[in-house]
Amino acid sequence: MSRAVDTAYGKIREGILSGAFAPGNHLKEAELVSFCGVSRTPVRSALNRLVTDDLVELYRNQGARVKAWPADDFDDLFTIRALLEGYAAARAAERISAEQINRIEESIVEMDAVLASHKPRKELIAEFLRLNAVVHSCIWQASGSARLQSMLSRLVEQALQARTAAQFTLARVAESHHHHQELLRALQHRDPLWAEAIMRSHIRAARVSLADTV
Amino acid sequence: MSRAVDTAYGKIREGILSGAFAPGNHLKEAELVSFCGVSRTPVRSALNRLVTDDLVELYRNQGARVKAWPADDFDDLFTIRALLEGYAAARAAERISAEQINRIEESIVEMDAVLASHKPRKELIAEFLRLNAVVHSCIWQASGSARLQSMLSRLVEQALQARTAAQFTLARVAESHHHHQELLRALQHRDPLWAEAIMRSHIRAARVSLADTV
DNA sequence: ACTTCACATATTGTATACATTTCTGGTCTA
DNA sequence: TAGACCAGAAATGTATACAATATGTGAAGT
Repeated sequence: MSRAVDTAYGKIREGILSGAFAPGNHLKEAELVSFCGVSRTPVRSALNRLVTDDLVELYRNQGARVKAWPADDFDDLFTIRALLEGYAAARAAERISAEQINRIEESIVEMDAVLASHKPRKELIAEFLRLNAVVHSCIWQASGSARLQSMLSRLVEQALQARTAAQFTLARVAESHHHHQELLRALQHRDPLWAEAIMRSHIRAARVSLADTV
Repeated sequence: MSRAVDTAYGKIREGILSGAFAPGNHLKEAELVSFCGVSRTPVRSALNRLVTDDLVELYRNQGARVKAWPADDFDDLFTIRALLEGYAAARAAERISAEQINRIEESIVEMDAVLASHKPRKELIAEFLRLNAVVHSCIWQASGSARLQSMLSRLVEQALQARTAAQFTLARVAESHHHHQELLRALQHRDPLWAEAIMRSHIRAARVSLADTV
């Protein structure tokens, strides 16, 4: 797409993920036009892209609404993520390159530094989550499956919408860090079953800790 | 959406699945306008919907192309389908209603009739595939997960694009029929593990028989 | 002969006007 | 008072004109 669509897409997406546009909200095109500063055409195009991301739903002649998943869907989301991320990790174990392993290793070292630092809790967690995203997308890439990559990035985005990440505790971060370290060892040993198992644990653990905060 | 978009979407989709628009083909908006008989606006909207279906890819300022998955992606597609359909079957085993079981049972009885009939091979297979789709979508529904339903219907559509179904052999159909019967028993016994296992076999078997015809 | 630049053409992106559908509220009737 | 019904308003769907971008062709220069 092009510039106007991108700004519209970015702004609306940001609004949804930040919670400014709550699930179920009616997204009126006229309002979005003034909100984004572009005309209706790119706004509509952006809405279509958000439908692809499963962040928005369209109703015939009734415009767009922020998608509101049912409550019990949260469980489902993480089960599917565990299945697919596990499979991605297994594939990655069989295909990952030395450079990709290095990138993960470096991210983990950076995480060590972040955790050892005495930054404010919120900032520390934000840094950690950024590095977490790097590690995961590295594994998706190493899996060599464009389909997995696109499916997983959609799922993760939906998880972000469901529960803003601010709920993380420090204990949860430490657990997650250990998972990453073990995952790295599994990848270094090119062990698909190990990689898959630890990745599944990683995702399931995330589900529980997020569900606790509901 | 509305009428114009629907006709555009339907015609273009049909063209892709039938092979008239081959993977990699550049879909020019002007051509699609005359092809569909509507203006550019609904055509563009339809293209966006086809992106959601993963049947089309958009390139910045260069329009749309029919999505061409890499060759080794075929395997990946069926592995993901096996994971997700297996999970759907397991969920279904825990939730399926008596009416839904009846619907599947009836479809299987219909399949019996179709297979026992002496219709021409092509027609027979087409009938069987229609009933096959009914059974599967019944299980998706019984899984009670809107997310699984939408993900799986996308994946199935991609499989249809990859290999037109005409390649099925009668032996393959018989095998598939046995899978359905066993699946029904697993569901009747509310056995999630059994349902998941037989469903995975069902999908993997489909992969092999389709891959053979390449 | 090959590269490079510039211009013409083709194609997509954006804005806007018009058409159609849906929603709102007010009135009338039972 | 409850319900149906009918404007008027508001929102979305569609068509089209204009702008921005990419592509292809050919001439000039090395």
